Amino acid sequence: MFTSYFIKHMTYTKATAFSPEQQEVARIAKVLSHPARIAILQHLAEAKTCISGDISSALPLSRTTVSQHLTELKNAGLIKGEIDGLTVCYCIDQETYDKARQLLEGMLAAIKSSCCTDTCC
Amino acid sequence: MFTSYFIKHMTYTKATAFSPEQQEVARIAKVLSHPARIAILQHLAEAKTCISGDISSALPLSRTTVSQHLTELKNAGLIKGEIDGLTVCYCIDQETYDKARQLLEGMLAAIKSSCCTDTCC
DNA sequence: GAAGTATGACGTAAACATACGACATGGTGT
DNA sequence: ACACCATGTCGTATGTTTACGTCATACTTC
Repeated sequence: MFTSYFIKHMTYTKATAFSPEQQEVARIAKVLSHPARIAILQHLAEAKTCISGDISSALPLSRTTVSQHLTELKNAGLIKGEIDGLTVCYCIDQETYDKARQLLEGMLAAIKSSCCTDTCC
Repeated sequence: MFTSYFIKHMTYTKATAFSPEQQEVARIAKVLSHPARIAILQHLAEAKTCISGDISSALPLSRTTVSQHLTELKNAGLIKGEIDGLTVCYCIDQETYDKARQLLEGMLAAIKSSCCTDTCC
């Protein structure tokens, strides 16, 4: 790609320079990095029945914005939605969710301060 | 605030409309939402001694950009840095880190698909 | 004090994220 | 066919993040 020679600031492109695991963890964290998406996940978990699109009525956001967040959650595989006539049933995709959770928690568990015995910090 | 009456699109402001816990979880996830910050945390965890600012040499990023990520991690309280003469010692702030980890994992554990028995999904 | 080195702060450009109104789509019911 | 309803898509305005070069600061060493 000769074009890359002319790119001055490779904004946002450096993410690909890290390990696949680091990218994957960051990707999962990004999905969880907005309170609305946390709220949606919690709402779906609490709901006893499949929830249609009136999730927006339970949130301080417009239907359009909620739909956008739902799309992101769906793209990440954390939830799945199937059309049921007039409404769409959104549910947590437990399989993908558990995998994502496992990957994230595994990374978090591996982070442990190994320095700072007494000389510094 | 009368000014709010004139704000057409309240971009990015709706985050405050969610619960403090949802905001906090999202804030933690946001810090972890970039592979560079994951890499920095892992690097600090693996390092046996306190690491100075040459973290950038271990990463595919410029020193300036790494410094920016370090600042974000520091603002979040996940790491701490103390000046030691010419260099700065960056370490994981185990106490804050553990709290953040606990909050995040607690939220993740509470998410469980409760619908979709057989009728849908 | 001057030179050298390591660091953070400032400024800037490009890409992305957020939020919403308006429109298009597609099934329901009359 | 027609109106109705719930949903997704598109366009747009605004704010935030990412990435880097350049400068200012501060400590060390000669």
